[in-house]
Formats: sequence, structure tokens, C-alpha cells
Amino acid sequence: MSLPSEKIQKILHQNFPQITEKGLQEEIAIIGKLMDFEAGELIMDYGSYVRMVPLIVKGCIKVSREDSEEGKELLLYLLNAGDTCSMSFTCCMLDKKSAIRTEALEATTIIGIPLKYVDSWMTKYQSWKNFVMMSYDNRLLEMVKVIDSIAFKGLDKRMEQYLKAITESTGNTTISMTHQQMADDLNVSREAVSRLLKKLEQINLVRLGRNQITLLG
DNA sequence: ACATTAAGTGATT
DNA sequence: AATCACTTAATGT
Repeated sequence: MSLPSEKIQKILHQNFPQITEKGLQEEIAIIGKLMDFEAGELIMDYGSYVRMVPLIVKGCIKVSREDSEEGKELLLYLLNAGDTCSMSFTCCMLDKKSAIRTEALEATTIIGIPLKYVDSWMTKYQSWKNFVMMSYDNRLLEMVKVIDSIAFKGLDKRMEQYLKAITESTGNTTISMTHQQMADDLNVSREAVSRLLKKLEQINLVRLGRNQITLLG
């Protein structure tokens, strides 16, 4: 078995080619902590303090926002290997409570970077700064997509995007979720989800089962 | 077999 | 499209 730091170096090469500086790679390998989460596990809840920036190595993480009122939720975006959580940077540096919730959608592995390094690397390593900037840009684009799908598209289009995002992110055409969970992600009623899925099934776009939706191609 | 949870449906707003 | 008030179907104990 290889040392954890060697393992991390290898993972960095595979998943984070943007991180090019040798010194940076070495620092990450030394101070980064490999962490595993099971499918469905809550990684960070609203209001908790963020003390690490996660580099996603494997799996899929769901990032959602909750309204201050009770139970209202909305899926913001999904993170995959090679991504990081942009929100965590801001939360870290401003020492703020998390405004979002992150949850593992499937078995997920991350490299956790303690916050004190995150900041100093910004000036020390060009590729780190670029990486952070790029990930901000990507997340922002994702959010814009979500916003205009809410503002300008009907639920049918939103559902289509949603199903596609999940199947692509997990690499599995079958989604194991209840209609209620999907309704929560989209912030619509469960009945609306059930009825829409029923329609999609009738035109052979999906196959439905209890707790699962299979996207047909 | 019974209870619980997920999903389907019609009516109303 | 939300909510309500069911019904039906699938699953767990």
C-alpha cells in the first residue's frame, strides 16, 4: 500500500490537471485529507461553519439552497470529480456560516484542504488562483442556467434539465429517488412531478418504478 | 396480514 | 401549478 501523500499526488494528477505547480501539489499531498462519504450522507448543512475546502475526487455532490422558511429547498448544482465547492472559499475566508447544504448523491471521495492554506496559496501559487477563479466561473454559469430555467422555462424543461444533470453527473441512467425528493430539489409539489413524469413515460422518455426513474435514450 | 410509504388522480382555487 | 383529499400500489415487519 502506498503512503497517503503519494496517493493524493496521483489523484491530483488524474483529476486536477489545472494544478500544475510541483510545490502546490506537494503541499496538498501533505496537508490534504482524504475523506469518504456514503451515498445520501450530509456533508455540510446550512449554518455550519466551513473549515475546509473540498476537492472532489470521486462521486457526485448535490449543492442546494434552503429558504429561511420551513422546508423550501432548491437544487443549485451538482459537483463531480475535478470540481470544488466555490461557496466554501467565500465562507472560509469571511468566516461565515454556510448558506448552502451539500449532500453526497453517491459514494464520494474528497480531499479536504484546511482553510488556512486556501488563502495563502492564492498569492503563492498561480495555478491555485486560476483553479479557484475557474471554478467560480463554472459555478456561476451553472447558477445562471438554473435561474433562467426557473424564470423563463416551464416545469417540463426544468425537469428535462434536472434529469439530464443527474444522469450525467452520476453516470447512471437510472435515478434512485422518490418523486418527493425530486419535487424538493425543484421546489415544486410532488403531484406536479408525478404527473409530469407520467407524461414523459407515456411518450417513452422514461421508465418509472417505485423509487426509480430510468432515462430512455 | 397489517402498517407504512410512494405514487396516481380528480376536484378546487 | 398548488393544495386537498382521497385511492391504489409496493414494501417492510
